[in-house]
Amino acid sequence: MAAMKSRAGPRATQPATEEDGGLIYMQCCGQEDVDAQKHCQNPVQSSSGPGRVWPSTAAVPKSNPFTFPQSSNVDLPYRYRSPESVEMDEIMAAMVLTSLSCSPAVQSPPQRDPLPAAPGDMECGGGELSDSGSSGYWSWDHGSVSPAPSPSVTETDGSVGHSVDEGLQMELEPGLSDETENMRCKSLSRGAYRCLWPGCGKVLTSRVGMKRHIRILHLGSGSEQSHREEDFYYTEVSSEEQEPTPPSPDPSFFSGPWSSCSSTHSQSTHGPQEAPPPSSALSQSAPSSVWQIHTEHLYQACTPIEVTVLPGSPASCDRPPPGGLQSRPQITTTRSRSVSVGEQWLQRNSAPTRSQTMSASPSRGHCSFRKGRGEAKKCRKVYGVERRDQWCTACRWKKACQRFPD
DNA sequence: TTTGCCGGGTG
DNA sequence: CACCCGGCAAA
Ligand SMILES: [Zn+2]
Repeated sequence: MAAMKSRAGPRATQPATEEDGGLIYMQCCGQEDVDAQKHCQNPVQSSSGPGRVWPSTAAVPKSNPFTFPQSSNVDLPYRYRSPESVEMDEIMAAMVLTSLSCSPAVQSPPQRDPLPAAPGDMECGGGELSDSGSSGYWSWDHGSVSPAPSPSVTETDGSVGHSVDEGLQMELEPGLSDETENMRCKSLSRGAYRCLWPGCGKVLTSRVGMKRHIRILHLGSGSEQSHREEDFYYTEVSSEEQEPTPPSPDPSFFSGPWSSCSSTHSQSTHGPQEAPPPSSALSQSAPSSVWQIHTEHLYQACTPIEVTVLPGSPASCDRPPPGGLQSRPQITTTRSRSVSVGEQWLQRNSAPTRSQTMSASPSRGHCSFRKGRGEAKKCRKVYGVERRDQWCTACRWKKACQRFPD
């Protein structure tokens, strides 16, 4: 009875602004421990509580870290069936990948702001393959498995002197040109090349690939003296139609794109995709409830957050080197996508190195300083007064936020 | 005004 | 203890 009260309590008190949050959103978000944990009781009413989950995630068919389609031109056939949708995916993937990898890139000591304001460096190039290598926690990592994006095309014909053209041959070159590589980041998928040869409508992602295709198949491999010829037999198609900002009332930046990003994409089997998720009406919820409940407990049970400094790094905060939580990403990928901020604080929080080595306990250090006001957005702001059930426990109790500490 | 949360209350 | 809220200060 007590348990029921606790759960139902807040919920009932709620103004119930939710249109009709009575449905069970959590579908397949986390079929493992998540389910078990949150499922403790109230099987039906788990929706309103922490059980709520971002729909985007729910739609994901837990395939796997989805390998980049731009791998090579092997995916030509399937790509041709529905260039629109597939391309969308790629775009999304590219964007996401870029944004993710670009920021927390290498290992700069004080990097904290995931915004590569300055374009033109090694963000794209470096990130392209280090997206997962360096920052393993960012879930989907395929880089470790398939490092070579499109070897066949680019290299196979390496002997040919196609250096004149556009210089776009840097398919896997780690960034050398300025704008070129920058462009590549986006056109990596968006820019497709279609063969104009009568009867052939092949679409390739890479220019060189297209050239090669034309040269080999149409112009004839034998006489490879027509470098410029190929240019006339293919055209550059670019289908961009995805709006920059998805109509999502949620404060979280992603979630909109995410859903579609992973929804389609049938790389495992083949063509007939699984039809897009019908969850388009209302799309907002908690991205992942795992961490949430984790936190909640954290506040209650893990209160004794003493020093526990590591004997090596007294520094304020340093990220856990890629190695501790290495095996995790693979699994996490299943329902990978989490939040934006949520994930951040999570990983930050997960590290035990979060202490004030200085004033550990001089004598009584309890001076009642008003502690100004943290600048970090707290649960309240992030989730809003409505959806209060997603706040961390502390916030709900009007205590110092535990999820987004200062 | 909103937001964060301390201090105090209740069961 | 968990849970909630009045009310204050900062933004
Ligand atoms: Zn909070």
